[in-house]
Amino acid sequence: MHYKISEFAEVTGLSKETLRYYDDIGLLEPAYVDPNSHYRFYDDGSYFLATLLVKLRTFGCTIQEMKQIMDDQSFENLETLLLEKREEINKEIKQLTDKRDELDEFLKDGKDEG
Amino acid sequence: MHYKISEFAEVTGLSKETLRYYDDIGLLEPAYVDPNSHYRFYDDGSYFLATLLVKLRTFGCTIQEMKQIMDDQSFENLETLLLEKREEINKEIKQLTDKRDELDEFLKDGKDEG
DNA sequence: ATAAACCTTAGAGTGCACTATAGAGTCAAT
DNA sequence: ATTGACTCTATAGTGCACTCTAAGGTTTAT
Repeated sequence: MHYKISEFAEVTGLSKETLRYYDDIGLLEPAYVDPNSHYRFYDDGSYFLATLLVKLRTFGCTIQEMKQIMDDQSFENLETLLLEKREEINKEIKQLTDKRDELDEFLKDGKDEG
Repeated sequence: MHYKISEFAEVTGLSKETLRYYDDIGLLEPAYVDPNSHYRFYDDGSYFLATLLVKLRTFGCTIQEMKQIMDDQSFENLETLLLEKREEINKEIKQLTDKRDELDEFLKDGKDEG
């Protein structure tokens, strides 16, 4: 299957603008670019990579991190990066629970005074 | 006690630039502004408000929300807003734990295949 | 052949909350 | 009076990841 940009945007959930942007920065290049029209065409390999990117994005990976993953085609660093992301998520959860505790403390103090 | 901007920045932990910015947007105005030099001066009332803003900021309040708090001098909406923020924090925690679960799922699938 | 619906590029704009810069005025101490 | 350390304003820049716009070229259906 090969897709024009709008079709590919629809199936991947990435916007056309994002797809052009990902091409510009070398994160996800189309499978084929027509040399005359410069139209971008995507295929099933692109689809696999795009869905991976969508996943990584939800896991909180930055563009730079995703580039590192994509630049090594063996995906050797993928698990390492994901374990790091897992740690980051744990830290964020701890920060939020701490913040909630502090907020509760603040609310309690307000009640004591009022 | 009345403070010039640098002194006030030091005691509150807000930068001078942030204090000017908060003045510009009407979030925290100095207690007094010299009409000739336009120097800003802050006092103990400013200090109380500034420390409140610092707290609210750590709780994830936006500038707009802080403005709403500051615009009603009775602080009637403070508790309501903080309870809303508490709910937001809870939602964020849930989103993060969900994300972590999804990440674990993804890691497990990778292991199954590899 | 023509019109609608697509696609292209370069560059500017978005949101948030600042942060930095330049050029100029002011204050405190000597 | 001069120096140095402060302050002021207006405006531009930051970071991140897009998102939008304008002006134009291409493809598809009729």
